[in-house]
Amino acid sequence: MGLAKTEMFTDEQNEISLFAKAFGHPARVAILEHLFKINSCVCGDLVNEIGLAQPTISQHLKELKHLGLIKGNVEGTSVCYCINTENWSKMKDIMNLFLNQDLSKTDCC
Amino acid sequence: MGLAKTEMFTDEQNEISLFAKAFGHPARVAILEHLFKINSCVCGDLVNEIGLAQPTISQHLKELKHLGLIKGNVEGTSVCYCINTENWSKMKDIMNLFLNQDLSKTDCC
DNA sequence: GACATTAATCGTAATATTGCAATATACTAA
DNA sequence: TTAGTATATTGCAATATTACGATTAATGTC
Repeated sequence: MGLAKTEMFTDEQNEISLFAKAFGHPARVAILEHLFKINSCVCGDLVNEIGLAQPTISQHLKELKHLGLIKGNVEGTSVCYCINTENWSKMKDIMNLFLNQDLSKTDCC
Repeated sequence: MGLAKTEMFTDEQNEISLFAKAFGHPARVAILEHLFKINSCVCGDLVNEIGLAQPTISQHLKELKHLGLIKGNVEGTSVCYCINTENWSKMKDIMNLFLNQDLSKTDCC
């Protein structure tokens, strides 16, 4: 079907999967790593850096912005994108709770 | 197109996105959380626990097993699934490097 | 205003994902 | 060997994602 039945899962499970989905494409991972690396950034840089077409990069940026992981400020004809540090920290906390679950009780087989 | 151009990204970026994609569906998040919670597990439990049809659960388990995040041992007619702790730790290290990037230099706008 | 530059949006094609009914397989028990 | 139980696989329909050419919108420059 291609349609996740979100209503049968907890808010926490849905939130984790939404964040994870954002990282589920190497282009978005590359975009975020680039933003971390060079502080300030315009989309043109990313098109050169990543190698995908401009509309494709723009679409990925839109998804990341929609999730709140990045901010975009218009500066003249270009747009300055950067990490939304506050939301990134919140996301990190949520993901870490999931990733850091207690391993000592599992691994039975 | 729906086809990620993996060849233009680093191995690290592709690896992160593969792990993230595994967590990109709430059913798989729920399955993993359940496996963490109850140590040992058979698929039948999961069908009851999650609420999706048996073939759907089986398919999600197959993906998680293929990625190495869970192990499945046959025990009679049922299969005992559990977290693969060694691989989970490796995954966690990779994801943490990505999530814990330095925030102090960004947030410019 | 006319033009250049930059990024967003639209439209569409190709591929991927999700979900499940039906079926197959593997094992156990009687 | 037959019946029952548990899980995997197959096949397919519905939806989502990815990518990009063409176009549009917004701004700055002359």
